[in-house]
Amino acid sequence: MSEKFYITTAIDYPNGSPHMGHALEKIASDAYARWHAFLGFDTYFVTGTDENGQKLIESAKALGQDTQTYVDENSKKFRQLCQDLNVSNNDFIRTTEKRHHDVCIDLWKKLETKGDVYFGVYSGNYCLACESFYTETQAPDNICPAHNTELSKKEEEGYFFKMGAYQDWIINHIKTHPNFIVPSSSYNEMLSRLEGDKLRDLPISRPNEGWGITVPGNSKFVMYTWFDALINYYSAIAGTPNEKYWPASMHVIGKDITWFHTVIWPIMLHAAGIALPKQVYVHGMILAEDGKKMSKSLNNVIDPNEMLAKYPLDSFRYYLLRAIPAQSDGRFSEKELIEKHNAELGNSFGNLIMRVIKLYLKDNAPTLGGEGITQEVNFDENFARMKVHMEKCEHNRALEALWEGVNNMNQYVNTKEPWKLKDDKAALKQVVYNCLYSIQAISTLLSPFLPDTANKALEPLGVKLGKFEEIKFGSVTYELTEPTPLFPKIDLPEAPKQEPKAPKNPKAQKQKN
RNA sequence: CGCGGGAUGGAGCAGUCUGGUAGCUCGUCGGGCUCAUAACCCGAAGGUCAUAGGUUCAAAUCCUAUUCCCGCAACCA
Repeated sequence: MSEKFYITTAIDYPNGSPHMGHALEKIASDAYARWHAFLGFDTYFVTGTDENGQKLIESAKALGQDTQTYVDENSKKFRQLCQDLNVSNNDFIRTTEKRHHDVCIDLWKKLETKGDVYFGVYSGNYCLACESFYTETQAPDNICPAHNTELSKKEEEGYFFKMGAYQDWIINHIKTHPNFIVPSSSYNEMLSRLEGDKLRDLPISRPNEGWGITVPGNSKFVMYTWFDALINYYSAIAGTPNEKYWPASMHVIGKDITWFHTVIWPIMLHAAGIALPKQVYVHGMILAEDGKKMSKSLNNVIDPNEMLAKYPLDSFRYYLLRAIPAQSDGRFSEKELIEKHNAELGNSFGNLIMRVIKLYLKDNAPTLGGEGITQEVNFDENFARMKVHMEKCEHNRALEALWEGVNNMNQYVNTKEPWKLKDDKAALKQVVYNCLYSIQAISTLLSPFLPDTANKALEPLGVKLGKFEEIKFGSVTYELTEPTPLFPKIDLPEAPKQEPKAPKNPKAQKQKN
């Protein structure tokens, strides 16, 4: 019985098309899922869409669509994205599914019976034009930031979750589980917020507008979508044989929803007597190339589908995994994507395969066994370092550690100068066999990150992908075939290097300022 | 004084917790090699580590203040 590993992404709000952040989250989660499967864990991986938000009603209406149709179409786009990204999820949950509804209602009833869900009155400052409440920090002068009008007191009935009662408990839980929130910047932020402010009870219902999960026993209300959305991680497996995977080993989320996952969600589970997830990994945001947040209003959004149409999938995956820091925000640069493709994937790794195999095939038979060969290279240390980095959720560093191995091999080839060994077959075999072994080892270690590439890289060696531990140096016989470039060079787009030339009309220039 | 992150050679980043010759990738320049996707290897130039004070034998690293940038601020998913 192998150890279980249950991993989830945040479920996406299908209020539009997927953006780059969704792609990053799926790919990073996929890397962790595949990595754990690679290590021998019994792995289960779930993603999906969060479909009960009130906003979806309006968005659908704006398009003249029925809400269900609108949600169906957008949800499909996210499911498609997973396929396009070669994401290995076992399930795709939609929160409009019955299995989800049932679990939510059970959980609600349980908490209500316990007294942790109660009916009450919310009172706050309300803007009539916005039809929404503002907190004091959002509108310190009691003026609506959107309409610049004075807010009025308003009271609204609804259901609350008695979160305030669990403040000490959650602080203690976080403190006693230092790996519960990764990275440490998120950990510190949540802890300081919890210790600095009094935790208030959470409103968890909205007026029923015919969309969402109806509150049991009171059809005037639906559950506030956050309350039901979080439950997806559990509802995806609850009551099925897959429930054995609970509790989740790792929730992968973006930093904008850290509070919900590290405070609200654990308290909900704890209150309901359900085991808590072991870890929440918070990845950073993908910023536009100028360092600003990608947003429609700034018109600096890059569509992942557009990138997939232009570049090979594994180059895209590699770029997001390797060049975007795992623990903080990163900028998306198409130029850098191309550079990584050309330099690290093509020149370092792809070319290593080409130079070694072509050299040997020139005037040798394609079969090369390991008898009498001495091992001169090994990747145990790279593997060990990758493990450490992956445990710390630093997948970018894991790849860095692997690429050190790639670079060492190119160095090894230069040092050994096998092209000078034409007349010394034994010496030539010695070098080439070590190189082939390295390609097999590196490809194997790469497989959780770039599964397609790993398989393709092994083709010209005549071997199949297996477990790293199973590759015994010298035991493998390689059947070489002519390799084709794995990563054909991509030309950088015409650098629009518009040198800031001296203005033709200095006067006009001056007037601008 | 709402919370958090950031400011390091041309670009992007590591190093800061646990002070002690400032490191990596790309780019630039020089050399080597010629097996290979004009790919690979070696070497060099280039930084007053945002600013100003302080602690110390010694500060990118600790303390204080300041400036600038970014994100969040919990019924906005």
